[in-house]
Amino acid sequence: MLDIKFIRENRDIVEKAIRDKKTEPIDLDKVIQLYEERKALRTKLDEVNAARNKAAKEQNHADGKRLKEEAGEFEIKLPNLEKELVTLVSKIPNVPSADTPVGDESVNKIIRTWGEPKKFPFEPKAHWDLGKDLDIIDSEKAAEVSGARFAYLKGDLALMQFALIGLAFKTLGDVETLSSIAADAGTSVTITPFVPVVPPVLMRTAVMNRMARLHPMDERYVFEKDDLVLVGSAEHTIGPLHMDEILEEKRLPIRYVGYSTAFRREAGAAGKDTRGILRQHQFEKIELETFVVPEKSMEEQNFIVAIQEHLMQSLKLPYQVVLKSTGDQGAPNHRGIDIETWMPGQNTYRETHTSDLMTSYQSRRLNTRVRRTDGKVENVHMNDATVFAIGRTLIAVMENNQQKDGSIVIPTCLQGYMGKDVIK
RNA sequence: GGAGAGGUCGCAUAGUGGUCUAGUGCGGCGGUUUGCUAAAUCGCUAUACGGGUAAAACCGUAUCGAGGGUUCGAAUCCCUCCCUCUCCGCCA
Repeated sequence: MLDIKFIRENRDIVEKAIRDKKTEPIDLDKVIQLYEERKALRTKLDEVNAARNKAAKEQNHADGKRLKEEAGEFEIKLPNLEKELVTLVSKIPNVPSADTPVGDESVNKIIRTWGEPKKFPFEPKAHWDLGKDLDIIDSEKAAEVSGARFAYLKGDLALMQFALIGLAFKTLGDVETLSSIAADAGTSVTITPFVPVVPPVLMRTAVMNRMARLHPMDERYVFEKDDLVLVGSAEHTIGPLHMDEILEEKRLPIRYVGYSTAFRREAGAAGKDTRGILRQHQFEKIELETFVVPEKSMEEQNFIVAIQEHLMQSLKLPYQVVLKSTGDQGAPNHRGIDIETWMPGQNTYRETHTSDLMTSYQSRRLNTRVRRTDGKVENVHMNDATVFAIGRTLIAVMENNQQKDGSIVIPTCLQGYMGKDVIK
């Protein structure tokens, strides 16, 4: 959530953010009014408590008893007020960066493209046909066993999943590679290897809420009996890895690369992408999450996008980098960048990566802070991004590398992991 | 799932109703001493909100896992929940 003081001092900016992001309208007067009420109540309670502490010290039973009752009233009102305020403020989206285009998806800005959509001397097939013909994707049996939007990955496609995981973890753990990526991208970030993480996929509902990722609830698989939610991304459990902590500045940047299954109900996507494995209830994803000082966070995001591009270039997949518009980026975003990869079977670019700069929007409620070298304490900035959405990357490899006979050439950088160079 | 022991300042630990303004050690920061390092020694050492200030200092309140209760007064007593550890059971 945003800082309430920031909201008070920058009403017009916040109002514009709400408008531009087209989120639920919020009555900012009410927010400020609640804030003032809380402040006044708090001040009164402090005064009563001061008197009460004095009475206790003097063992003045009569005054103590009276003041205790007085304090009791405030102690009921205050938490309610606090709760109401946080609920309201949590609905206010992050403020978009200056370079974020204002509008819906249609004004998303293509920053650059890499590679050329390949011309095939034959009609390229969609991955669902390739997958079925090669017996490496089985959606039919999955539908019987689990339902729509599930699939079995089999044989060499299952192997390729682990090859992608291997490539990602190797690259993000290699300081030399990271240094050259950062230098090529013109960033001067401090290079540290990403710490590999296999996070939990079930988490407490309350923590998901603090990550600003619980809503819309319809998108989440919820286990009410246990008060747990299934993650929709490794981000959800890696992001809170430092909640309620104050990190020393010299520990930053902290960088993680995590692998997990992601679960999504796809409640609002009925009828969309129903064929193949583009949009599944369950998919594997490698995600990265970094914690940096505020003034470095945008450069960090540029570094992250450079890493994403490096990996896609290793796979020789044509892609475009897109700066997401206010309407297309999520509420917690300050700046959102997507990579869309060319999918010949669908004759279009499809989203395979996203990179979200959250500034302090998540860290404020997670209570993840940094103690600067001068002793000041402030919320860290967080970046979160896809390394590989494995299903979608597999689609891109399958469709881009297909040959006339229906076989698929394995990208050079994955051959070592798979022990072969073609799927047939 | 059963039985037991616990959760205190960055870490370790003391603290069984007012003397806790939470002690001590380690770590960290600063000073003195010092050719350098080490050692010694002195001081400081959290967060939030409010007041105060040019900025500090400083003052008030809250925080001893979380929330409630008893009491004039709770780290300490009671209740609920969460978590950790040990043993048993079950289990990949």
